[in-house]
Amino acid sequence: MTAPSIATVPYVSETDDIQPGRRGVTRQKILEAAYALFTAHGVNLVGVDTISAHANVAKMTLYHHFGAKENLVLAYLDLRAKRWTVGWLKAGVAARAHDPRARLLAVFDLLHDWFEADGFEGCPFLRIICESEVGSPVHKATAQKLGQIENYLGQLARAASLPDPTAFAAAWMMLVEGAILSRRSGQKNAALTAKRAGGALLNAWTGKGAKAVKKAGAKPPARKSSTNRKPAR
Amino acid sequence: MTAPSIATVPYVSETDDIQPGRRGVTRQKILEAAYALFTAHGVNLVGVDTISAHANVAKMTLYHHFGAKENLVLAYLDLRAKRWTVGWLKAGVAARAHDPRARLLAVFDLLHDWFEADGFEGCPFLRIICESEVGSPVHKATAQKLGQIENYLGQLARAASLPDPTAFAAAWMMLVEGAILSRRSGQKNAALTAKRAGGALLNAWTGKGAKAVKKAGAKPPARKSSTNRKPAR
DNA sequence: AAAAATCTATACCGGTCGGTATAGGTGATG
DNA sequence: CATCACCTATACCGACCGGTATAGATTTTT
Repeated sequence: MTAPSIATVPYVSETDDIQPGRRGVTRQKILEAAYALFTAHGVNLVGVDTISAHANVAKMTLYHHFGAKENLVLAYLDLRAKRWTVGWLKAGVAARAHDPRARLLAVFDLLHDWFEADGFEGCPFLRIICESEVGSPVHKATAQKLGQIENYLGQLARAASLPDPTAFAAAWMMLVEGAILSRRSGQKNAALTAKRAGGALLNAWTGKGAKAVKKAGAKPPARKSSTNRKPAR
Repeated sequence: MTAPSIATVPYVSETDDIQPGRRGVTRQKILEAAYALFTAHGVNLVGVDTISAHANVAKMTLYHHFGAKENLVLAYLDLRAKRWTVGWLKAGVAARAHDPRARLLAVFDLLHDWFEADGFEGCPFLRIICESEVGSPVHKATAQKLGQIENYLGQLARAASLPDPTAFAAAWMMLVEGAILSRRSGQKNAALTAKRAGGALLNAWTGKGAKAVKKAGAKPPARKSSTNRKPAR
């Protein structure tokens, strides 16, 4: 069974719990338009008028259903997590490999396919994390979706019997995020580089040097006069 | 000699080439205000009126100097690279360690200090990469600044006699970017995690497994019916 | 058929955006 | 003192933003 590309994950699928009846259908039309526009252009650059127009729905109807743009964004984040994280990433990894270690590496194979898409749009989660205000509801919700992904990586690490799977998952997550950003800034083979580094990291994490590496690196020379760390705005 | 915190890198220093005379001073006042505001709140959320107000300068003066907001953003990117990449990152690494491998790891020590700042603002480069349109002048310029950082990491990797220093630098860059993003989404010890992973990666890259690892991972099962990869907007 | 829920259409609100026009004021230089 | 480069102040432009008011049309349900 072949896992679908994120671009073709069915936009109305069994993972979406649409309310029956006219109201549910209308709500879904709005959410669907928001999904496409937010994914393509980001949350901040897309206005409610644009969304209602693309949904063939009156602006008032949008506000009857969601009350405010922020709520629509939050609903979008849920939907994106259902489709991308669960319907694409998790499903794709499960379809491509069985061994836990191979599954960890398969993440980068999926990323590679994603990166090759002509209209690669970047990751909305990362985009929102960057451009939304820290502490805002949208920022918190997005951080939670990223945490969900990291938890999943932790499950894989635990299944692979890796020591300190939580820390490993955090590091793996950084490779994933870094790969997506590098791709966004032009590196089309970012996923291959990340996979190569991931393979090395995976070996090292288990290997004999695992403990010796825990506190590797240059001890920073004790800085005598600690410079002010408060950002001078 | 202690490397300064990014928060306290002098905002008017010998690295800034300010034109003498009234005109040069005014231009610098504007650029300085833009630097603080863009760094704190991002490029898109800060308007030209806000900048001219904070610079104690008429709006028309701003346009006499920069012509358009975009040019001001481009000037900001140059200044940020001078202060952050050169004045803080490179200088800080050089001050903290001499051995090339130790210098690579020292990057994460610097990041850790940065992350601990109360008003940690995130990385403007990454923010702009996420929120600016791909292919736009601002996006291109930002990608170039990130490339400058990656080149520097490549120099360190070359000095450390690492095989394939370019690929190593790309991977190291991903760890750095991922750490910054993780910090932005709440992980305050992201730099420590990244350093730990970096140490493991550094060992593995040199070690005997280096070649065996080059093509690690699960071969993706040849997908029979290649699903359409065009994102369905 | 009647009532209730839902959607449509349009016009409007205050606010912000990047950018410009204009005319007068201020500073340094000859 | 006069000139000229530079800066200031204010008002304005069209466009867009998120959100609301209102009244009528369309469905669905009873």
